[in-house]
Amino acid sequence: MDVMELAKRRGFFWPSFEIYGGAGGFYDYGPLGTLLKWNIIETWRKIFVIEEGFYEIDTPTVNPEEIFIASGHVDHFVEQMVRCKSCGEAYRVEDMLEELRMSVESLTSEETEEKLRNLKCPNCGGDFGKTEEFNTMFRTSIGPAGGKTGYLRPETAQGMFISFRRLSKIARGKLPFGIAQIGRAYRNEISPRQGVIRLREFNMAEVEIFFDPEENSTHPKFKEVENEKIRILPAENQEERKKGEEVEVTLREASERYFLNEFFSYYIWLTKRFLLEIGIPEKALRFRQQLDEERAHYSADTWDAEVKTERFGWVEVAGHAYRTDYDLKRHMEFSGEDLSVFVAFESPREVEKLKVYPRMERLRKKMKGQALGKLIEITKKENEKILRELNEKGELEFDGVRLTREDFEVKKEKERVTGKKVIPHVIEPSYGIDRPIYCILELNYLEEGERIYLRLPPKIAPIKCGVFPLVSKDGLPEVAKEVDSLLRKRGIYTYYDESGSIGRRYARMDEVGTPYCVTVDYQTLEDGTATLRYRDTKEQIRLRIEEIPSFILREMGVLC
RNA sequence: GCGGCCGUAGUCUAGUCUGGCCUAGGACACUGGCCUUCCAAGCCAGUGACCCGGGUUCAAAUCCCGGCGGCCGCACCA
Repeated sequence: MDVMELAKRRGFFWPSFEIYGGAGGFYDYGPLGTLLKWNIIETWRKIFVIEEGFYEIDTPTVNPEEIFIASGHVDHFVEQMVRCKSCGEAYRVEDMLEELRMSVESLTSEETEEKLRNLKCPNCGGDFGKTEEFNTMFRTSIGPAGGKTGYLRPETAQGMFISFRRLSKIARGKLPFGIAQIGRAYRNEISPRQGVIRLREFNMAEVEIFFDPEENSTHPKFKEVENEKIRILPAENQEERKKGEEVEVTLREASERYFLNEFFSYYIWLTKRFLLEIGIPEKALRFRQQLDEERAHYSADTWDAEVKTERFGWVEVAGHAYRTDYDLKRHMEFSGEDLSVFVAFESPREVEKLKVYPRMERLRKKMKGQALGKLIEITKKENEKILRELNEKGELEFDGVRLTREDFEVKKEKERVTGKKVIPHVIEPSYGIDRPIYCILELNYLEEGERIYLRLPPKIAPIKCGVFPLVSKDGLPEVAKEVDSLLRKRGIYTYYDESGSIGRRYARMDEVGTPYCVTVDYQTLEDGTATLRYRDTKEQIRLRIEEIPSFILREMGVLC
């Protein structure tokens, strides 16, 4: 028996499109898997949206092409492809060049084509044409034939950057603030394998925290957690990927020695909390710093949360990227919109500043009216730039006229500055949903002789409570059904079962991680009590029926 | 994408090499009934499979070709 088999058989998840032969990289969630997924998402929302107060949004999965040109995905998500001129067969350039022991990255496109001219099509011996770029994002078109090119998003993050201006207004211009998004993303993987670990369509939950790198390096809640410990594997300890010596440090130490700042540490801590709450055992968790060559194009530093699994080894379940101001800057550049935030100082500051003014009496002789008008305008707008140029070169050219320092007057002025414009930097904690689901199942899967059970935290278990009549006669089923509906009315997901022996019914519930079972027996008919059995210990206690719903909610930690 | 191995009910598997005795066998699970006073008990009955397509043959789960999918290694994994 293994957990994948259990997942399929009991309806957690299975490969999609089975009756048509399937397609790699797609999985269905079954009834139990769907419940489990929502419970995980709810746990996540409780931490990030409710406790931390990050604003949750929901943006489209299909995006126009410009967005991914600006974000860098169109350039960085490509593979080169080449077609044979006579038979039309397509090949990956990388595979072709491998025979020459060359890598594409080290060559320009002209050089690549030059090399390919010496090779022949393995299929028909024909010549190769020009290289084409093959992007592994899912491409689609928006609107009817000839419409706009679009892509399915490879991360939910872009939606949060695109709407930054609006979101910043809603956050009333304050920094730092965080945006959260839960949703699907798509990557047309070359060869997805490893079941639910590597999907072409997957679920993720991401947060973008926007902050002012000059002001917000400390986090108000950091003090509460600074002595908590985490296990980390910094880049300096990795002679190669996935291997190396882990160190146990406090968040304070990590913050001083390894991480960008307290801010970053705090979010690493939240990740640990989240993963422990959904049932990842602490001993199977570590934070690993990505090596330079692994990092995404937008990241200056990335630490992954990794979970050690039996089947797949260390699995990355969350990443924490320091995206700097890369995304906002790029979107500013490509959209022409100002995505900076005005940060007011606590009190206005007096600043002495050098300002440059055109000397009108001299300039009137040098240039015509219209050009002079333009110069005045530009001097107002780009005062600093002109001053710098004059200082560095001693002159500047404007509208074909050479202007020297003598044409300008430089004055020292006091200026009242009330704040500054900041392009926020971004820390991105990004979580997979599908991968943790697998990890939770595998790491909580226990076999004790004949008995198989999933030791899921009650809060995330799909079914909370089994409800059984001890035997299916003498009016017991009727009472048990009443108990069942009592629980459901309180929002507790139950499973009513009266078939087979009582032991078999407990076993069925154990197998899918149901933490509690309530059994109605003959004593129930006399005094209105029923037994409540715990999954992990198999112990039973007796409770009055009407107390059961609140009791279970308290046990789950939902009620206090 | 490359190379190796593989694909039989819900699950695990027998059968494949050596084509016919396969109307495809078993175990567990599941459904219905009987029984059953707390941990997969028992009895009876039942549902349910040769990945898809083509070929060879009198005859294909079995041999051949193609596709799809899976596992392992390489590559890829923003």
